[in-house]
Amino acid sequence: MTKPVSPHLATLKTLPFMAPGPPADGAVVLTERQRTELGRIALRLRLPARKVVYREGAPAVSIYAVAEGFVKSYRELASGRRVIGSFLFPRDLFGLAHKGHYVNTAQSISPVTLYRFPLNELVAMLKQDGEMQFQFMMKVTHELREAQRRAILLGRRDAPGRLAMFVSLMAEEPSSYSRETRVVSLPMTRSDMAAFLGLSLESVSRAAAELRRRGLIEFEGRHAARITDPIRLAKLSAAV
Amino acid sequence: MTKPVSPHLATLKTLPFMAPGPPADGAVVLTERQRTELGRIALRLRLPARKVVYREGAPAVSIYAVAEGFVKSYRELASGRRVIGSFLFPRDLFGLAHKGHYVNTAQSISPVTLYRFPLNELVAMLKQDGEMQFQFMMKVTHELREAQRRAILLGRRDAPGRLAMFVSLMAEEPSSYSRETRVVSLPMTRSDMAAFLGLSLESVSRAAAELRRRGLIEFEGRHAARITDPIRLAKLSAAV
DNA sequence: CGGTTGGTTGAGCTGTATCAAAAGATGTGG
DNA sequence: CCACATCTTTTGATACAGCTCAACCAACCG
Repeated sequence: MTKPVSPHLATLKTLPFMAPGPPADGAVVLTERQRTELGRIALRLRLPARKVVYREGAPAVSIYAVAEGFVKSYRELASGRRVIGSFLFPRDLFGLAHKGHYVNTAQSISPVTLYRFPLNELVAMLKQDGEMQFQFMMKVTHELREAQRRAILLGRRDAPGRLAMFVSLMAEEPSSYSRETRVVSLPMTRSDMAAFLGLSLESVSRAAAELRRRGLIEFEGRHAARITDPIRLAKLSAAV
Repeated sequence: MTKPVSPHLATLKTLPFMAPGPPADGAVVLTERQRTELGRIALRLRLPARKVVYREGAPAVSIYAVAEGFVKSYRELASGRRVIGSFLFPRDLFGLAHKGHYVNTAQSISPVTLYRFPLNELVAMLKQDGEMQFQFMMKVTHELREAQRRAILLGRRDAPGRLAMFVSLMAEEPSSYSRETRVVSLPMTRSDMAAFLGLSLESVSRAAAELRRRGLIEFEGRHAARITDPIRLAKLSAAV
């Protein structure tokens, strides 16, 4: 290393670390050796729901990967408003930092199992293994595309449309969607959805009622929704 | 290379390629040798204003860097609405792709000078030079942070506040802001601003009038604004 | 079971989109 | 260099969607 490590590493998506499954869209493909290498510096940890993993502004010394469960990454604004930047699912990486400090606060939504990587060791490893680093780079660009999609979502003005896009987004998460039953699990609260969608809690609630009334989705409890009309839901999602 | 190149490279910010200036926030630091290497595969090209560099969906074979001028990166939605993902300034990189196709359309706002890098050669180079790739990674994470800020901007409900944030954002671009005169150059049209801010063209116009009325900024022609009250502008920008 | 957290529903208000028209800038060719 | 045609921007009037405030309901947890 020629200069001090700049800890800028990103929230990354869908890294099948420790889980060599079918390579999903933009999935990382690591060799056995690389997996082993990563395993050497990783620490496994379990957390109950609602635990803060790290807080915005804290010194960024680790990158995390979700093994099981769900995490949210958010920022508190001066006004007290919360903005959720992303929801993290199994195989996602998180720990975006700037100038050595975490940019967001990360908190578990459900009980979670995480892997923790010391930032400096991970960076050193990536610099030496260009192929592996490239896989990580793919993940960051994936994140970037996701962020752009979110911007498009936020450009919509109608609450039902935003919610429809959100449900469609969640349905893309393999760990949250069953193609057979068409049930999407929505582990976060309505309030979290509002903070992600840039809507008020009430608007989310009303939008949900509206989608149900139109026959697009049917809620099954608070944390699951069955897509009753996939075609029209997709149409509404795409009708930006 | 062990497998076919996945052309996922990203729109990157503030890479001082071919322009070794004072390293700005998150700026890339390349050695002389790395600069030379990059120069070997780069092609310089000049374009007049309003020229499409590449179109959404076209095969992604190149990454571009802005040397001079301004570029916008946008998507056309089914409804005909345009969403501008980002404005590109000198030293920015662009060319985000997915599965071998560009995600956005890139178009020059002014006459521009660009550098074009063949994607496969660049990727090969990055994989061999872990340090250089890491610098690129920093850029992607920078982009990601920018995207998150934009999401916060879009979360705001008031048009004047959004515009204030936008002007502040533009004022962070060294190539668009003069600290002495406090003049921000806004090379894009009002319509472009609207497409970036998720507002209607008319709302942008009204918001601009409102900021002028409040004494925060004074417009000098269509493509420049003087910040008359930096403190209050910053306060409004931050008052999310 | 009581308390806490999370969610739904209703009434009124504010602000932005939309439609419409006019005014201002820009560029072209005579 | 001017006159015209086009594009961009501003300004105005109206409608509607989502925010806010407020009350009520449901679920979950010790």
